[in-house]
Amino acid sequence: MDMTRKLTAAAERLFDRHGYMATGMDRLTEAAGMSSRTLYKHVGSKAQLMARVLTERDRRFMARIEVRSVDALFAALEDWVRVEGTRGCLFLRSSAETGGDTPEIAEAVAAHKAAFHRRIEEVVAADLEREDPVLAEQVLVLLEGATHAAVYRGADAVSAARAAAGILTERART
Amino acid sequence: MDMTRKLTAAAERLFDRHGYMATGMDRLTEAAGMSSRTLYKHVGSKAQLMARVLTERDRRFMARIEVRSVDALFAALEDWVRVEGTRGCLFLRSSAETGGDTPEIAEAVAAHKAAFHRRIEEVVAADLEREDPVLAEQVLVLLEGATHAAVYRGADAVSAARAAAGILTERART
DNA sequence: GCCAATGTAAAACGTTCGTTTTACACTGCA
DNA sequence: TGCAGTGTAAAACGAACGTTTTACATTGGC
Repeated sequence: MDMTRKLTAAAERLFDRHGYMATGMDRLTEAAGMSSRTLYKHVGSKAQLMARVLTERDRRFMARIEVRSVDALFAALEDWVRVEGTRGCLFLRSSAETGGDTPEIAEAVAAHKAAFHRRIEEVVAADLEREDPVLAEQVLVLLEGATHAAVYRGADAVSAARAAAGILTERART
Repeated sequence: MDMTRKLTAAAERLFDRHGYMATGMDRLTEAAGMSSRTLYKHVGSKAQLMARVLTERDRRFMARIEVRSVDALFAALEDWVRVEGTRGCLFLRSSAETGGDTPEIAEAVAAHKAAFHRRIEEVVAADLEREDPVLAEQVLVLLEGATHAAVYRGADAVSAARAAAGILTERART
């Protein structure tokens, strides 16, 4: 049994549900079913554990948005919130919780957001068959907005964003 | 000199910059220039202090979006991020940090987001001279998205959202 | 059969947490 | 003159923090 994977999965769940700072190491060891000695041998520190969680989450999220149309981006987000729930963006949340002062976390967040932006530009380019950084920025804002509005508005926020993106994309096509 | 106001202002700055959990009471008392005894006499607890911070921030933010057009909403947000910086939504952040388990905070956040949604519906209705809950939801998503995308994309995110809202509003007008 | 690796359980590290308490100084109004 | 109100400074509270250490059990390959 891969201890690191079990630990990372348990940590992601706890960090996401209760926050990074509010989650103590004892809760993590208990949830992962391992001693604190083993935990520290595997991940080194709490911050490095969070960095692993974020890297793994980035991998999973980016795999879901390997698509070729703007509309499919929002369909993927609908799936994502259905599976993962609506607690906002864990990357921005952990960055804000630490004030950007924890290097491992800040770097994982920056890497994810850069890749996220790049991917959106690629999808927009594939959809329009030309680059359109302005539309890409708008799609990024709509995805980010759907993610955070869904916290209190529910899945309706994602559908609203999807419809808005459809209109903006259609308008950009001609 | 009003101690409560000074305390609330100092607390807002620290909570916003470093996070709620990461900010200790000693930092708060030092920044507010008062003893911990006085602090507790005034606000009761750390959670109640955060609730005061959020209520005061809601008052200030809602005053800024007392406008009559959708475009003015985004102009107001541009001003807001210029003055307050781009660290995301303090309401959603504090709610996420506490996992929604701190009643005073959860209530302040819920009240703010309900009022925010209501205000957007009013502004959309005033702009179109008719109610349009679908456009209102899209505007809400764009505002939320601009706020959070601005954390890593800067003020460009707000301009992109503003332009998108302009297109959607114009389309809804006819 | 043994050594190295990998695991657990649990105590201890010193620090910091939010909060309360003790002891005292200043103010303004009766 | 005195007292109630409001403030400070600083110690103390027990609990929890992230991390390390001590002591021991289990494995698999040479």
